[in-house]
Amino acid sequence: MRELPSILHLDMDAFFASVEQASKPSLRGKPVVVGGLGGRGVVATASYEARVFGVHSAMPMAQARRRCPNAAFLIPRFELYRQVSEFVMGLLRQLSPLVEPLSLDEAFVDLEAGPYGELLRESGPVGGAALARALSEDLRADILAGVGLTASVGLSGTKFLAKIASEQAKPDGLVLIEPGREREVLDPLPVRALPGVGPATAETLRRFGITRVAEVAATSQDELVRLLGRAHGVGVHALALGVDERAVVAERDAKSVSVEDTFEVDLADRERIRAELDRLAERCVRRLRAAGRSGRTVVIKVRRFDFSTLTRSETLPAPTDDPLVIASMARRLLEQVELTGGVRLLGVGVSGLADFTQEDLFAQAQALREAEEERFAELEAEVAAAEAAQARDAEAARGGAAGAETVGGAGGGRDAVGGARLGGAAGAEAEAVGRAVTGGPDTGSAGAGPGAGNVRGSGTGRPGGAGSGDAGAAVTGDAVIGDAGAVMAAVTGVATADDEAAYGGPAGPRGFHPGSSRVAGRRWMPGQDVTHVEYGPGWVQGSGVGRVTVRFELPWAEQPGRVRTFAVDDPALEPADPPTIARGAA
DNA sequence: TCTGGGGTCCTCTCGCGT
DNA sequence: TCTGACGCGAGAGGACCC
Repeated sequence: MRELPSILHLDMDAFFASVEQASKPSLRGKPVVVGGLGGRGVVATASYEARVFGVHSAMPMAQARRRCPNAAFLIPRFELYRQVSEFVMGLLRQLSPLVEPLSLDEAFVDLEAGPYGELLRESGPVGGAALARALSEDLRADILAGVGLTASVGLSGTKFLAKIASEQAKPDGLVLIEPGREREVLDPLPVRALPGVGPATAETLRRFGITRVAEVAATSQDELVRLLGRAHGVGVHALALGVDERAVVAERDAKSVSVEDTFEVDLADRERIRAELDRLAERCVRRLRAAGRSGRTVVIKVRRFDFSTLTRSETLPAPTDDPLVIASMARRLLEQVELTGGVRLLGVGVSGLADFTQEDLFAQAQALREAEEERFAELEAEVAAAEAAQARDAEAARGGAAGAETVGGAGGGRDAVGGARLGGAAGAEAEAVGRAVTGGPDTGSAGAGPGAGNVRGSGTGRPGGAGSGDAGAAVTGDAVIGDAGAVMAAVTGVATADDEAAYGGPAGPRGFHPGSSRVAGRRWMPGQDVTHVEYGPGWVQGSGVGRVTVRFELPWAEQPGRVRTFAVDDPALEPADPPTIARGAA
């Protein structure tokens, strides 16, 4: 514990929503909600105006719409947030080289490691605290002047207390906790204020009669270890006593890279699931390579229709960034997972990261790749054979009770492959349902009557699973933002928080076949940046029934810009890069 | 009525080698 | 030769954070 409150924690207020308000003058002072706009989206950030209505982070978007129907619901624009974040981090680095970013909108700074370190120490406890406070106020003023955003700052002698202080400072404030006052500040707080205490740990503690930090501090470490496990128990106990020896660390290597997508409609067709998995593997490798890394362990994540989540992983003898190796491993892992009932989310990740140059491990990677290609080909052949057999079984099952018995007998002989282990008539039927909804090549190869298969499939399958390919991408314009009657359309369909998807514009959103239900092939998302040949830069307020409404305005404008409506396929309207917000160099 | 995405860290279990 | 203890790494899942 240091003598001076020289650890600074900066937290931008309602960051995503505030950036949107700063870059869109017409939204200032209005409720703004940023997040996934699809049926399964959640709120990433709500402006303080929206929070008044009970909207908060991680809330399902549908619930947020019910609570605050007049808010502007926007897709995230990560490129813009990164731009603003870089400006702010630049200001922090002027205070000290020791800056530890926690996310785009949050960071720790060790002021003693910077140009003011010596002065801070020489000034003593009282003068040092005053200097730290003055530096923080200057910082907040610079952020406001530079990007038009408010930030909250906490100052203390440990990271944990600096973070507590910034939370108490919100919004737009500064709180300094002098070393020595830790217990006084911490004791009355709920246990959830302690980092690492989430809903599950809080419930465990509550069952033991512990709800406040003071009660954690009064409990013996042994008792906490018994309740929470070794690492957690020791950590929580120390924090409750105000003890936090963690240093501010500027550089931190990523330990894993992963991508995942939640689908608007559960996927039921195995072929489709494989195709999505391939796409995710490709995206994952792109990120891995962009970071100049490779990895040894490939992990897939599957969230099923009932929200149960499972992972499967496998470790290679050497790191790789080969897309074929990673995709084929992911496919193999997928074969271990029971997919009946539908898949809500798929993910692919790589951990056990290493830095290496392609040349160093070229030979090794080549050998790995060849082995994987061989195993992959075998697997494909096995799966194809099993699926053909299964489709025949399904057809036999349709023949009635006698047929079902035959299926049961035949099924027992193929227990090495996924669905076959269901065995018996039930298994055959389940597979028939999955297959029939898409009427893909498997249905054909089985020689089943396509008509009979489809009728049976749609009749027996879950409503969500059937027709998983194209459903749900319909564009509707409904909600209204109360600004001069401008329409803020609610666009249903997929809008994941993925950077690429967010800027995709007309590009294919996740989880849908391109062009499925879109108007004239173009797709405009609320909040998206656009430019018009005649009117210049603007942003999409909403779209629906073949029209798109655009507001033409720029950051820092005194007055809201004008609104115009165009046909969705108006050639004069194009997706654009986000505007620049930062004024002057950091 | 629902429950995102991208991470980190920890715990538990199991198989394997010594 | 068999058995148990132990350490270790892999794999799976849970909790948590922003």
